[in-house]
Amino acid sequence: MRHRSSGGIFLSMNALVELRRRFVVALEGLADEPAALAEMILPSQDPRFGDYQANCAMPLGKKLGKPPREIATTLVERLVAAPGWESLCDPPEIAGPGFINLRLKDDGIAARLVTALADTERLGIVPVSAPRKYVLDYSSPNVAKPMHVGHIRSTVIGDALSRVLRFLGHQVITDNHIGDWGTQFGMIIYGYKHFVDTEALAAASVAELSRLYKLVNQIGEHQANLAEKRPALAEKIATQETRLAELATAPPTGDPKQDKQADKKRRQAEGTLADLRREQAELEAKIAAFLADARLSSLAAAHPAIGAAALAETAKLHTSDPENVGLWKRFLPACLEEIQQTYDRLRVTFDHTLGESFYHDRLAGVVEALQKKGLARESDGAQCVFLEGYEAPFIVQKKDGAYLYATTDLATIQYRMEEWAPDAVLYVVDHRQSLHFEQLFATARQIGYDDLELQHISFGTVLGEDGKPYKTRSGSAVGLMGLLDEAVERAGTLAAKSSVLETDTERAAVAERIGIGAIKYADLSHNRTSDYVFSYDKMLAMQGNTAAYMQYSVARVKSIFGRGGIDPETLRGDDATIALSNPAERALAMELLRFTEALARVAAEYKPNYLTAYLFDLAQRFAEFFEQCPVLKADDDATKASRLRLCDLTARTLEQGLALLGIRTVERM
RNA sequence: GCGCCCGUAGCUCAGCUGGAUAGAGCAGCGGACUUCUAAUCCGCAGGUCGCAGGUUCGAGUCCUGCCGGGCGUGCCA
Repeated sequence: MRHRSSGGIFLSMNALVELRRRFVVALEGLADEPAALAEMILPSQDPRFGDYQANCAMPLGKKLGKPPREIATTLVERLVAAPGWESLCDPPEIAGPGFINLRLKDDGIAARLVTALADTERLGIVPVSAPRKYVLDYSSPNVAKPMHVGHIRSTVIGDALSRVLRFLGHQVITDNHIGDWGTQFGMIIYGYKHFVDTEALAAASVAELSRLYKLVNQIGEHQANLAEKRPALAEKIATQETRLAELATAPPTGDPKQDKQADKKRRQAEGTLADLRREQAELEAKIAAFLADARLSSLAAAHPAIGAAALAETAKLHTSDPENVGLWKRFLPACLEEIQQTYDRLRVTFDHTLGESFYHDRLAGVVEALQKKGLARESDGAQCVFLEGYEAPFIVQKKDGAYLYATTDLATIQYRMEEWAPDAVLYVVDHRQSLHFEQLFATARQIGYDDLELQHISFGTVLGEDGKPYKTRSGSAVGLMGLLDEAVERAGTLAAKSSVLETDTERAAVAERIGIGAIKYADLSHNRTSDYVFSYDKMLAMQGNTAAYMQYSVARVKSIFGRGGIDPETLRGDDATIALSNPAERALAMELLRFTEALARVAAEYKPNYLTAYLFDLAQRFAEFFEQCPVLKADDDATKASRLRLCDLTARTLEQGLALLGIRTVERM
């Protein structure tokens, strides 16, 4: 698809693609795979080296046994001779060992931007020529259990990826694979049967169900602490003490290397022991706190082995016990409503919400099929798939006959293939489940899903300021709603300082967008695969790579139009021109052109932080432009109009970029 | 024990199939509001990219070993 520009010439926003296309032609006869070499055109790091640099002459010189600069010379001659080169790019310069430095013509940049200016839908960005069908599996909380920071990261990353892929022209099906069939329902059912407050249930079912879950869970945890965790910990400590004593009394061998190793082992053992003792102290404190609560301890005494009892309720649910199925059907809507509140707040939607329960009746079939294919076999009473390269088997059915999430995940792949036949399925799930997904994908390939791209889009842990997984002071998971509330509340104190916000209503609306935006942007701007430290102060800072700064940048650009009483639409006509005489104008224009490159990178690696980094760069280029180039007070009307067009494009690119991240902007702040 | 991931400025983090002089924000120092939003901007300083080898014209990036850390590792998800 092509877009029309003012001169009647068809120009895509993507100058890099155009350059690569020309390099492929120029490389004809010189290389076996011109496309791969043409991929080696990258943005230059330093403006002295032009806008882009082609690095293909060096490897090619090596392969052909010729000096790279000679190859580069040949390429440059061919490029320059090709029709239309002079309107695209300056004559390339050859530098260093054989770099080819490329500098786009200002007129060409301007023409592309004029195309973008007129395109109110897509900013001149061309949809991919070969759209793919993606299924995106993200968020996936356990209903009835409170969501935590990990779910937010999955939700926010998955949502951003789905928006970007869609914008690029792919078909995307989003599916929230919620946990709605597991142990937590057994707990709620048990809680309902023994502890329900019928009035509270009638008045606020969600709150009451949540209370029941927490209560049963708390008692169960306490009993497990006493019966299992406490003795297990004591045994571990004893083992470790013995080991440490052995290590400490072992005589030196005389070999420095061995002694060093032994010393290291001893220090590690000391560290492990200290950790275990700390854990023990925490456990004892928890047990003591529970016992200090008279009501809880009497409940625990009255309901021994509550965990097993809850599991029994779960099992009855799974075997279609009419009462429990009835309760499940009755409670599920309230649980869904609860998580929906969070999605509403985040403004995240899904095409489908097919939870574990949806696949319930397919699980037996999955195991049977695996057995028939000879992939699954019985081991220690369980049905296992043994995979090459993995010590642990992929267990698809427990010895008690129950199915696991491995089974459900296989059934889900099967269903999605039957129903949607996607090219790719992406699972946005934290990195701790990487082994599970490796095994799942390996099993799926053995079943025969060879052409399907299965990707675990893993992400790192959200840490507290102490460097440990983000928890409340008491050690429990941080409630998601509370997290959002706090961010919005803190954003509110920022908004209160504003000189341009007039009413409390407006301040509240801005605070909501800044607060929610801050949380999302923090999750998205960090490299997906790394852990990162959660900090309200950092995510709400007005300087640096934050949502608040980006939103402020948008508001600042837009204020120019407000101040000047100018409707940007009047500047977007076919006769529009953009002049790039000032270096700051040109730098901003080049950055605007690169939006499409940033999106392509996001889609290639499923990494939203490439987009946040781009938007931050763009905001920086704009700040430099804003500093150096008067807009409303430009020397002449033509310059003013040209600069207003750059402002318009900047605002729209920032807004579009943020929208693709699921972040809303404000008119002023 | 085995497997996966990580180690970049005082702190928090970027760094595009290996590219030229490794970047940003915070904190520190110094500047810029009678001038389009100063909730901002500009400048300075700050680095053995954990260590040691190797591959390469070229390594933060690839390989090997070591040091340090996180996570996972047969019936939770």
